[in-house]
Amino acid sequence: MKISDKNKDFFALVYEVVKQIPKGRVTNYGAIANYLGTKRSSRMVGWAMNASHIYKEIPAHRVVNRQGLLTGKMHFDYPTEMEELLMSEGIEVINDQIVNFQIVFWDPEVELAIA
DNA sequence: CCATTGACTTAAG
DNA sequence: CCTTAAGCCAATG
Repeated sequence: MKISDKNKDFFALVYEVVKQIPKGRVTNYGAIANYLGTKRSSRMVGWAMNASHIYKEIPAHRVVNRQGLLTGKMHFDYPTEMEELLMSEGIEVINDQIVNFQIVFWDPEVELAIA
C-alpha cells in the first residue's frame, strides 16, 4: 500500500495504518500522526478514531495515548469495551493503563518502514 | 465567519 | 506530581 496516495483523506490514511496494527499490539496517536507526516496533528488522529466507529473493522481499541492510557474508552459502545478487547488480545490493562506498554507498542514508522 | 471543543503531545514552572 | 500554555486542525454551533 502506497502512503503517498494523496487522493485519500487524512482519515482514510489513519484507518489504513490502524488496520495494520497486529493483534496484541498497540500504538499511539502521535506515532500515527508522525507516520503520516503530521506529527503535531495527533488530535486529528483522535478525530479520525472518533469517526471510525461508522467504518467498521477499525480496531480503534489498539490506539491509545502516548502513555498507554485508554483515554478514548468512553467513546466505545460501553466504557469497558476497549479494555475487554485489548485483554482478549493478550494485552494486560490495569486501571485504564496498558501494562508493559513499551513492549506491546507498535510504531508504524518502524514496523512499516517508510521508504 | 468567529468561537469553542477535543480519543493529543511537548515543554515549562 | 500538579497546572498552564502553546501548537495543531477538523468539526460543530
